[in-house]
Amino acid sequence: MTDQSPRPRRAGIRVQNELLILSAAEKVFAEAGFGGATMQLIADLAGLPKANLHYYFPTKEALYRRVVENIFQIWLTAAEVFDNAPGPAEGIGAYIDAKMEISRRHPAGSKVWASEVMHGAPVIQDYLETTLRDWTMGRAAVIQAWIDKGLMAPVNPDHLLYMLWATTQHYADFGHQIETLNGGKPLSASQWGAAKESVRGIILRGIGVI
Amino acid sequence: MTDQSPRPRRAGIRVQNELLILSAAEKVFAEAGFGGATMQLIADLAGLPKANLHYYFPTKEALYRRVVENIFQIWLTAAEVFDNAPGPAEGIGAYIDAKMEISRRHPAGSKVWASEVMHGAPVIQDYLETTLRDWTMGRAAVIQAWIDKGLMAPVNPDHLLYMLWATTQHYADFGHQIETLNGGKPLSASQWGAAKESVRGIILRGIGVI
DNA sequence: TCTGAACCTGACCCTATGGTCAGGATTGAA
DNA sequence: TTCAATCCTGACCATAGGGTCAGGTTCAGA
Repeated sequence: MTDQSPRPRRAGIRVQNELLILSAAEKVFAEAGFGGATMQLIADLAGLPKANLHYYFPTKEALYRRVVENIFQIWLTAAEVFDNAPGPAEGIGAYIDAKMEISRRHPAGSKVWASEVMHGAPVIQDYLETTLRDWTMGRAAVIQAWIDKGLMAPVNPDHLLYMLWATTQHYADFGHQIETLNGGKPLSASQWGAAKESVRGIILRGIGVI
Repeated sequence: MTDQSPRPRRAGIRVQNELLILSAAEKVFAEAGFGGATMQLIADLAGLPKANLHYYFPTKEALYRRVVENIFQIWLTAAEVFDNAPGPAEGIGAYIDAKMEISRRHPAGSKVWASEVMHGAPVIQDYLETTLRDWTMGRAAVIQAWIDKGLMAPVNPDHLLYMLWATTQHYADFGHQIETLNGGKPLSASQWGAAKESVRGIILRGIGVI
């Protein structure tokens, strides 16, 4: 990425406002989808005039792209716990914990990602084909190695990864449904604990490591 | 529901066109989301003039609501396999199979549902609070009974249900991502078999019934 | 053959919304 | 103080898209 951004004059204003806008945009995109989101809504939430958004982000699509890219980075970072794990119990267990924590702390981001993928990944298709593909193949190989060493049951590594994503992200993407079924109240701290415990328990038992 | 619809003159035209429109609408809503979908797009896909859609469905929201209601019905029907099962292996196994089959045959419907819930269920909140809530509590009780009889491991019934939904619906909602990771090709028949097998295997082993 | 309820649709209306722009305000550096 | 790069924004534009409607067509039944 070549540095075409203007040299900052006033200390950090650009960075600060971009973060403010990105944060507001993430919420609005999550709640309304790309099509349902409006620049006005994002501007109001950020407490800035609409024209100011267009000063920092030329188009709605450019803003959206930045939001999605940010989310992707967060996930890649969280996925690092997978590496250097001595075995599946630690590696997969830690990955579940990390992804559940993201669902809890960053639900809007998860929803934006889900929405993007559901609609055919119009803006991050290239990431799916490169970064995500490489990551997935790498971890599938790690899982296969664990299986070959007899450390876990011989399950299909790809489908196991899909299950990990599905179960953990569900708590963000379908958080509203879960909340409604929970009597209209968000999951409490202990309920989040139970959720994490349930997912970890069923999957780790399901792959024969506990 | 009172019968305020006009008495049919030409045989079945109303029913036929409503189905045509609903089918097209489901696809477009799934691909673009509610906000991104346009009546013109739906009309084109259905091969009808836009004004004709408004003859059958007064507003975009009314059309959308019918689409979502249809999907909900399909799911409730599929969920019946849960009942009358002698134990968790049969009941949950059959439920997984049924939901995987829906994800395979009816991916657009699943995406519309996911999108609806992700955005806070603006049109089917009442169903979540009544029908879905009742259904969930009923099945959770069934699961708890199985646990009490020692037929399966003592897992949290609610979170088990969430896992069932998450893992099966993932193959519809994130079908595009899975397809991309699969080299850009849709899952083959045997890959769908492996998916079903993986989900069923890990979960049933995870709850201690195999 | 006639009638009217049902069905159909091109043309139109109007609001919402993404995006532009001219001109103003601010501030670090010289 | 000056100045220029940067930041800011009210007012505006153009188009898209949901929805309307007047007038037309079709057909079951009398």
